[in-house]
Amino acid sequence: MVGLRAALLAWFDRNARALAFRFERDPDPWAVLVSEVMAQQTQVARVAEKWLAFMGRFPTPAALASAPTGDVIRAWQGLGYNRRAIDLQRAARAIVLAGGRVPEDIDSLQALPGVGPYTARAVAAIAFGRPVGAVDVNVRRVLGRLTGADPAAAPQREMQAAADALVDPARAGDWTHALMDLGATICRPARPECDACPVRTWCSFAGVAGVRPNPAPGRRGAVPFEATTRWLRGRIVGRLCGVPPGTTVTFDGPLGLHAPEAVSAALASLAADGIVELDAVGAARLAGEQA
DNA sequence: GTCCGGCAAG
DNA sequence: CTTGCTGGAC
Repeated sequence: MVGLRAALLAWFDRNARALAFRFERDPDPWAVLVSEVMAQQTQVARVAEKWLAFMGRFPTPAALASAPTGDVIRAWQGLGYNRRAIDLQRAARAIVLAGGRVPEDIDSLQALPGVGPYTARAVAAIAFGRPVGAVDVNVRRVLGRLTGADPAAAPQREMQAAADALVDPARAGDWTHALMDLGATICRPARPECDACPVRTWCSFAGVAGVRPNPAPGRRGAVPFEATTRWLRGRIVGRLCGVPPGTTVTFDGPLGLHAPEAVSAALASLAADGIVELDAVGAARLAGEQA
């Protein structure tokens, strides 16, 4: 165990990806929380740029908590999943009500809107040095190959226990980054570079098994993206972001492939998510912006 | 076409 | 347990 930790951390010290939201030491917990929420289902390279601008605009929980929601949605453009922006602002407001500091323990972190098992542990480890393992798809794959378990079948509890057991308590934050960097650059889903892997001598997968092809993709391309609700929602929000703050836009008639009823339904769901507000006649504007 | 440093709600 | 949510890079 000790050998594996030392080997991976030594590799990390030389090969860490240079990402804007990483800190040498003394990380700002708020900055870490923002970066981890942005990274949910979003590739880290794209997060980095958006994160810089977002932190400049909302450097503290208080700054985000008091901002018009429309400003937050605009700052989120390009990241997708706008509900995360709404949840992050709600989390900021909860943090402010609780004294203004990002909580350190997993339970309190996970009680924040938009913060689940992964994000709570990532923040606890990276921002506060807690010896807990953050298990995302990446880490799940790496641990699965290391131990010989099937990542798709292993219960979350077992993966979590394995991840917790492996963490180097002296460098919990670096350990978290190291595992994810390994998964992103060496232990990739397809064609892993086992020859270059710093922990191959401990791995049950390296050099032995061929890479299993991913499970059948199913019929994914059957529906064109323009026909999905996601496309429609994105189109509506994009339109509202492009208009001066507080301006209302009326969406009558079809939009792309979508009938007027579908557009209304999308507006209603966006309103339910707190992303847009609808006035009495059904005109829409970004949430939290006055006319 | 695939894959993202997930989460909440049903 | 399953589903919806986004957008870009490769």
